[in-house]
Amino acid sequence: MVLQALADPSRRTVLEILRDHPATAGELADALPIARPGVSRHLRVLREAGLVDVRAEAQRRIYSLRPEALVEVDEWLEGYRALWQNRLDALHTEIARGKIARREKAGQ
Amino acid sequence: MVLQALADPSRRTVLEILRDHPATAGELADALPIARPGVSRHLRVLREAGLVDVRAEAQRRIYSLRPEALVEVDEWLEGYRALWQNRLDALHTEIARGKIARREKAGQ
DNA sequence: CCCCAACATAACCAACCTGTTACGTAACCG
DNA sequence: CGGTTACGTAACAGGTTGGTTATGTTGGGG
Repeated sequence: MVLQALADPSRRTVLEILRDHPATAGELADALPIARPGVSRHLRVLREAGLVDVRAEAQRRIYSLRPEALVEVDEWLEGYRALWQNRLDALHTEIARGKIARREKAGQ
Repeated sequence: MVLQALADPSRRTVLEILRDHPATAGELADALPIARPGVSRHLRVLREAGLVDVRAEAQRRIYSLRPEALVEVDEWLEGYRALWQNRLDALHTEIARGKIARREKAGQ
C-alpha cells in the first residue's frame, strides 16, 4: 500500500513539504499545480497508507509526516541492498583494474 | 519511474524471483497467477524502469535483476531515514524509561 | 522441411486513477 | 445570526492500467 501511495509525484511532493514542517491542506494545495479536491484525495491516500497524520485545529486540518511508514519500504529494500552493493563494488573493481586497457581496445 | 514500477505486486514478485536467480519469461509466467502476455508487459515495464535485463538465448529470453536501479529508491529514502530513526529512537527511549519504571515498581 | 515451443505484440475491455466542477458542512468573524 | 473560510465528498470525464484472447515471429528438433 505504501509503495502504491509513493508512485504518484504529487503525493511525493506533499511528503517532501511535510518533511520540513506540518502544513494545512490549503498550504499543500497551494504548493501543487492541481485543484483543491484533488489534493484532498491525495491526502486521503497518504493517510490510509499511514504516511501522514491529520489533526483538526478549528476549521483547519494540519497534516504532518509519519515517517515510520517508510520503514516498510526500507525493509523491502533491505532484501536487495546487498545485491546492488556487490554489483557496484564489482564495477569499481572492474574500473580500477581494466578501464584503461578496455578503453584502448574499444577505441580502435 | 522506478517507484511507479514497484507499485504493482506482480512486478515485485518478479523481482523477488529474479533476486535468487535469472529466469526465463516462461518461468516467471508460471510463477504468477496471470496469463503470459500480461507477464510480458510487466517485464517490459521493469525493463524500461531499468530494473531488469534481458538476454536472448535461442528462443528463450533470460531475465535477470538489475539491482542498481534500486539505488534511486534508496537515495530517495535517504532524505527521510533520519526522521523515522529519530522517532524510533524516541520510542525506544520511552520504552527503556518505562521498563525501568516498571522494574522499580515490580521490585517494591 | 515442418511444426512446435517460447515469446512478443495487437486489439480489446473493465476497472481504476487523477483530474475536474459542483455541492455540503463545520467553525470563525463581523 | 449571516457570510466567509477551509475543508471534504459527490459526480463526472479522460487517460492509464492490468488483465484477457488472438495473432504474429523466431529458432530448434523430429
